[in-house]
Amino acid sequence: MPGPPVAQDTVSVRRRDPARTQNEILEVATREFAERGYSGGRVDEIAAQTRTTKRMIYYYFGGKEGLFTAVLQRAYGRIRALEQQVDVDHLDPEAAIRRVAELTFDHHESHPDFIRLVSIENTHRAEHLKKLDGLARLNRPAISVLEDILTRGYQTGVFRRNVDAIDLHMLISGFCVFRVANRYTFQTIFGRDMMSNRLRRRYRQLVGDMVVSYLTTD
Amino acid sequence: MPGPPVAQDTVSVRRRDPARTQNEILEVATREFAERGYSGGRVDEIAAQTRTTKRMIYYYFGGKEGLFTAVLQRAYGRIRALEQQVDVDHLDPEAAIRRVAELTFDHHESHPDFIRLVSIENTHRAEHLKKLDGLARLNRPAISVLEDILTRGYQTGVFRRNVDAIDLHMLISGFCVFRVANRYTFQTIFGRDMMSNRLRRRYRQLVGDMVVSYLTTD
Amino acid sequence: MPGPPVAQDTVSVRRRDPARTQNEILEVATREFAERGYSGGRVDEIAAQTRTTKRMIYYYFGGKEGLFTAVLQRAYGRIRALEQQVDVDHLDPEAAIRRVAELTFDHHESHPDFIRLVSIENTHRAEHLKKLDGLARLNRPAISVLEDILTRGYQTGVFRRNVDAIDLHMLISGFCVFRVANRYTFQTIFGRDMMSNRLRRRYRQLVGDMVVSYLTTD
Amino acid sequence: MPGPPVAQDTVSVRRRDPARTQNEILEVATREFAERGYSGGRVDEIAAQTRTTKRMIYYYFGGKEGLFTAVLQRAYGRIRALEQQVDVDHLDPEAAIRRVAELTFDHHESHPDFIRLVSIENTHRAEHLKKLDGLARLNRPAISVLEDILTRGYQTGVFRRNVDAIDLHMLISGFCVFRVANRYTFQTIFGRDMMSNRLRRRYRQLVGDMVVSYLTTD
DNA sequence: CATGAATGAGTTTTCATTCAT
DNA sequence: AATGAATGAAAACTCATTCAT
Repeated sequence: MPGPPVAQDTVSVRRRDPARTQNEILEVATREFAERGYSGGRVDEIAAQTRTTKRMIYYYFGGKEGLFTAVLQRAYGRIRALEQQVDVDHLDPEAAIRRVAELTFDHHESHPDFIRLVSIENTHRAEHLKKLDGLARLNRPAISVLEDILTRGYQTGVFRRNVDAIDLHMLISGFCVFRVANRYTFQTIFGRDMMSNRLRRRYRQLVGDMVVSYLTTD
Repeated sequence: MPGPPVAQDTVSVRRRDPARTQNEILEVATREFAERGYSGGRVDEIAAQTRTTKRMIYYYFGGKEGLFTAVLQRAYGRIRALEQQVDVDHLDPEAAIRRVAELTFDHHESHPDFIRLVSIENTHRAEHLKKLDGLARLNRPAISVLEDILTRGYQTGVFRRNVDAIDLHMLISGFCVFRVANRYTFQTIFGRDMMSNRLRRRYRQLVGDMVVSYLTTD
Repeated sequence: MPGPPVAQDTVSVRRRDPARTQNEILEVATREFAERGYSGGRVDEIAAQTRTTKRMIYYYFGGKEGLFTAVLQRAYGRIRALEQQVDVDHLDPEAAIRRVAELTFDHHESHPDFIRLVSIENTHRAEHLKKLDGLARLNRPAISVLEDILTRGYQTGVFRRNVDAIDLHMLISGFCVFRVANRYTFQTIFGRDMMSNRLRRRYRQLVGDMVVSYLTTD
Repeated sequence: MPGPPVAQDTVSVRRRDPARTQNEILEVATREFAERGYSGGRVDEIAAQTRTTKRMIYYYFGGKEGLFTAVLQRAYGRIRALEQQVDVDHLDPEAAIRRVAELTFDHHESHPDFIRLVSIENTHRAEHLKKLDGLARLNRPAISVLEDILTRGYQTGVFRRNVDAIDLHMLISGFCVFRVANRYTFQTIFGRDMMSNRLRRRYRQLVGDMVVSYLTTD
C-alpha cells in the first residue's frame, strides 16, 4: 500500500483541489445521511471519513443543513442525467411504456441510497429540497417521455384509457419505490424480501404488466 | 386547580393509573416520532407534553428505543385491528378487490402518521420492528382476504391473470403508500400535491382501476 | 412451576417474618455493596434480588446509608464471633502465634467479600463504621489473644523482641489483607495471582514464618 | 507561583495548550476519583475545578471510564519513575533491603491518593488497569532491585532463607499499604491511627526489622 | 406490613458549531 | 485553504427516595 513515490502523489492530490474535496465530502455525506437520516447523521462522522476536516464542511457547505441540501441536489441531479438518456422513440407505445417501467425499476433497484434519501427528505416534508428551485423544481423529463408515449398510444389506439402522464408516473414509481423503500418492514411482517435476487425478474415483469394492462383497458 | 365535582374525578384518575399513563406517553410519542423521526424525536419533548415526567418513560419503556418500539407495536396493532374488520365476502370478486383497494387507500389517507412511522422504521432497517415478533411477524390478515378474493375470481373466471396474494398487496400498497409517503418531494418536483382534496377521488378510482385491469387481463 | 399445595407454602413463608426479611435484604445488600461499592451499589438492584420490595429497605434501614451501615455491622459481627472461637492457650507461644497467623490467613481467604467491604469503607474514611460504636469500637478480642501469646513468649524467652500486640496484629493482617484486597492490580502488574490455589499453602506458611522470625529475633 | 512577566504567559498558555489542558484535567480527576471512588466521582465536579469545560473531558478521554483509566495510567507511571531512581547497589544486602523497605514505606506514606486509587481499582477488579498493557503489564523494576539484593545476600551469606523476590515485595508492600489503606477502619476499631506522626518512625523501623528478620532466619 | 407507581434532582454523554493559529 | 482545540446547549439516562393504596 505505501511505497515511496506514491506518497508524494498522495500528498499532491490531497491538497488544493476544492472540487475534489467537495466531492469527497458529498460522497461520504451521501452515505452517512442515507444510512442514518438527517437527524441521525453526524457531521463528525462525515468529517472523520474524509481526508479533510470538519472545518471544510462548514467552509464549503455552511453547516449540516447546507450539506444535506447539497447531497440532495447532487442525488437528484444524477438521476435526472440518467432520465435524459432514456430513448424509447423507436419502440411502439406498449413496448415503450414497458421499457420506461423497467428502466425505472432498474434505476430504483440500483440506487437504494437515493430512495433512502428521498424517504428521509419526505420525513422532513421536503424542506431542504424546496430550497433547490433551480434544479429540482423544473418539470422532470420523465414526464415528457411519458406524454410522448401516451400520445402515440392514443393515436395508434393501443391505449384505450385516458391517463394523465404524472398519474402514470405515480403508478410506476409507486410500485418501484415501495419495493425498495419499504423492504424492511415488509419483510418483517410478510416474511418476503421484495428485493431478493430470486424475485427481481418477477417484479420487473409485474410492473410492466400492470401499467400495460391499465393503459390498454377501458 | 380542581373544580368542584368533575375535577375530583380528573384528579383521582390523574395518578395511579398505569395503563392511562402509558397510553398517554404512547400517544404523545407517536406524534413526536412521526413528526421528527426516531433520531430527531426528543424524550424531553414527549415528557413535556405529558402529565407525567420523563422518568416515567424510562420506568415503563426502558428508554428512547423501547418507547419507539412500543409506539410501533401500538401503531401496527391498530391497523391490524382495522384490517380484521374488512368484510367483502358479500361482494363479487371484482367489486371486492376494488373495495379492498379503496379501503387501503382510505386507511393510508387517514393515517399519515402511521405511514411516516413506517418510512422512518424502514430508514432504520426495521431494527425495532424485528424485536416485536409476537404481534408483527404473524402473517397479516390482509393477505388471506386477498387470497379469498383471488380464489373466487379464478373460479368465476373474471380474474384471468394468476397473481400471488402478497404481490397483489404490494401493488395496492405501493400506490397508496407512495401517495402519502412521497407527497412532499413529489409536490416539490412535479408541482402536484397527490394528497390534495381535489385529487383524492381520482386517485381512489385509479387504484381500483389499476388492480382490476391487472387482474382481468392476461 | 405452579402446583396447588406448594404455592401455599411459598406464600406463608414469604410473609410476616421481619427478621427473615431483614436478613434476606442484608444478604443481598452485602453481595451488592461488596461487588460494586457503596456508591456503585444500587438500591433498586438489591430490592430486585429480594422477595420484598424497595419500600421495605426504607422501612427497615431508613435508606441506602443505613443499609450499608447495617451490612458493615453484620459483617464485623460475624468475624468477631469467629475470632472469639480462637483457642490457642494449649499451644506453646511460637505455635500459638503461628496458629493465629494461619487462622487470620484462612479467615481472609474465605471471606473476600468482607475484605472488599472493609476496603470500600476505608475509601469512605470509615464514616459509616464510626456510627457503630456499640459493636465495633470495643477492643477486638484478637488483640487480647495476641497479648496473651506475647506475654507467654516473653516469659518462656522464645520471643526476644518487644512487640506491641496491635503492631503484631498489623503485621499479620497487613500481609493477609493485602493478598486478598490487592489481588487484581497485583496480578495485572506482576502477572501473579496471589490467591491462586497453587500458592495458598506457600503464603500460609510465609505469614507464620514471617511473624515468628520477627518475634524471635532481636 | 512565578513572578511578574510570567503572568502574561499564563494567559497566553491558557488556551491552545492541549498537553496542559489534559494535565490539568488529570490532576483534578486524580483528586476527585481518589476522594470519592470511580462511581462516586463526578465528571461535572472535575470539569468545574478545571479551566476547561466538561466537553473537553470527553474530547480528550472519551468519557468517565477513559478518564479514570488515564488517571490510573498516570499514577502508575509516576511511581514507576520513582522506583527507577532507587539505587541501593552501594549498600550491603541487609542495609539495602532495609532501605528498600523504608523507601516503600515513605512512598506510600506520601502518596495516599495513589493507594486510594489502587484500592478503588481493586474494588473494580482492575478492569481499567487491565486495558493499560503497555505501561503496567511490564514487570515492575522494583522486583529486579529486590532480586539483586537477594542474590547478593545469599552470596555473602547474610540471607539464609530462600525467598522469591515477588513474595518479598508482597511482604513489604503488604505492611506499608495496609497502614495507609486500612487506616480508617483500623482506627475506628482499635483506636489507633497507624498514620499518626507519633508512630511513623516506629512503623518505618518495624517494616525494616520485619523483613530483615525474615530473610536472615532459616 | 406490603407494593407498584411516581418523581426531582442530578449525571453522563452528545452534537453542531466556532476559534486561534 | 486548512486544522486541532475548544465550547455551550441540549439530550439521554439514572438514582435514591416517597406516595397512594
